[in-house]
Amino acid sequence: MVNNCDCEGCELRSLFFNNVSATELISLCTIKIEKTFIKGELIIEEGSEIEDFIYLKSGLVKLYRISDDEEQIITIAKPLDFVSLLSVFSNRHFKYSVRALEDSVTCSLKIQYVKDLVKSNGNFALDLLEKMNRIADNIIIESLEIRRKHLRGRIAHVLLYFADYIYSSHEFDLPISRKEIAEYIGMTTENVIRTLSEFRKDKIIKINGKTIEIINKPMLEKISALG
Amino acid sequence: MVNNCDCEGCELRSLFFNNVSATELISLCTIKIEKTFIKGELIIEEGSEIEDFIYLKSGLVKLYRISDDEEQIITIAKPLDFVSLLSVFSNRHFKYSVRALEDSVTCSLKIQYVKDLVKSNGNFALDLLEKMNRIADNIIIESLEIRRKHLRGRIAHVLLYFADYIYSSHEFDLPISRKEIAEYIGMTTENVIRTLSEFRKDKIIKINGKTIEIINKPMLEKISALG
DNA sequence: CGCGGCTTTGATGTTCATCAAGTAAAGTGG
DNA sequence: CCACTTTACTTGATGAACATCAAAGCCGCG
Repeated sequence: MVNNCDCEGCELRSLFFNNVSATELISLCTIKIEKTFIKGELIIEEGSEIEDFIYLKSGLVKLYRISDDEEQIITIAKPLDFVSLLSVFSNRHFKYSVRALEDSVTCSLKIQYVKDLVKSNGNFALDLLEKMNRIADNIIIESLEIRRKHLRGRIAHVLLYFADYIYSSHEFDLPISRKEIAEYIGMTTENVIRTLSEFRKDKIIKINGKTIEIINKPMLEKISALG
Repeated sequence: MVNNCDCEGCELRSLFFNNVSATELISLCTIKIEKTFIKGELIIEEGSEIEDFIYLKSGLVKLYRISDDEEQIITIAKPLDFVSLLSVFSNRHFKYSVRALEDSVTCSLKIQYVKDLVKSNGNFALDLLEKMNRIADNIIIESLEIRRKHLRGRIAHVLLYFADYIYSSHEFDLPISRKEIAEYIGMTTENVIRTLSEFRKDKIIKINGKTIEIINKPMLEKISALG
């Protein structure tokens, strides 16, 4: 836990605390708590009490819930896809868990502090509403997109999600296992592997362990679009 | 379009405008526009510009989007499951359509008016955040629940959704067609019908056209839970 | 009353899960 | 650091779940 007061220079400031005054920022800065998590560490546990408003400063995390002893991945989030976001204002307990997929840094504020800020600073409130709206929208749309596709389309979709949205590169290291991909798209691990192998044989991607290189992106986009 | 100023007596007032002062309520009341829609009518069209903050006063609606010429139903909403809720603060255009499943009445305010209210009234802002959070949560959880179940579990889930959440009765008229159930749970119309027929043969439900009576609810709950 | 959409059932084929079995990789304790 | 254990990955074979195609009856509505 670190609390060095560098919020003014924080790259997230203009994004998250857009409408916070200099005075508010100083107060906020002395209160905020930064935590680091190594890859694989649990950041939020399903069912635990919501005490803090947590956002991701750097790294990558997965949101998931347990159901019938199986993990169901809701979304993979990078900084500014607020982590503690879904139930935070409407529930007393988290409805899902959050785990670091890469070394990550979070910044947290007491939930009451953020609520007070919402009450006292209208522009901040509106900004927060917008952001929460957008995050929820994205999760819902993603979920609908995945649902309407078949196995091959879902795999293609996930690969493009990493390439375009997370890493902005046609070559990247998968931050999750084949099993986790399966948990994300709602299919079995074996079929995820089979499909990846098919894509490799069809010269759409190159695979080297966790490293993926997209060779034929137009084809991948076609498969994703057509399901 | 009606604008009779009865907001003070409106049953939604205490739920939605909990934290709105008497003065604000009067202003709000003269501005709000009430609209009635008959069963089947389009309330919001995907892609149209978001101008109003719309909430459902009475009736029942479906949220859906078009993808590949097919409708994909996001949720079935009753009053207070705010209709114009998902993208309303974060987008310029609606990402989905809303259609009345039963005769419905909506109440709308200019979106700018609500934004101003958020800015000027902190408690209202917090209240709205909570409500939006809850709606988004519910949609996401519902979607995850449906996704993890197989055909029979999904059908059981939908029947229980209507019985418990929408109508609070073990006997009700389905507000949607078999085809729409299929669009909601992501399966084909034929298999929806087949499964309903199976449930009938197994004496779990009685079917008479659109009328459904749940006879063996524990069994239906078991099927829903186990997938 | 006849047309189009909704409903229903059956037959068939595709997609996907399950089971099995083996290899590779990664973590663990002596 | 090596033997050991566990976990992840991979491929194949089989069967179950589901989509698709087809055909016919039904219902509401102009």
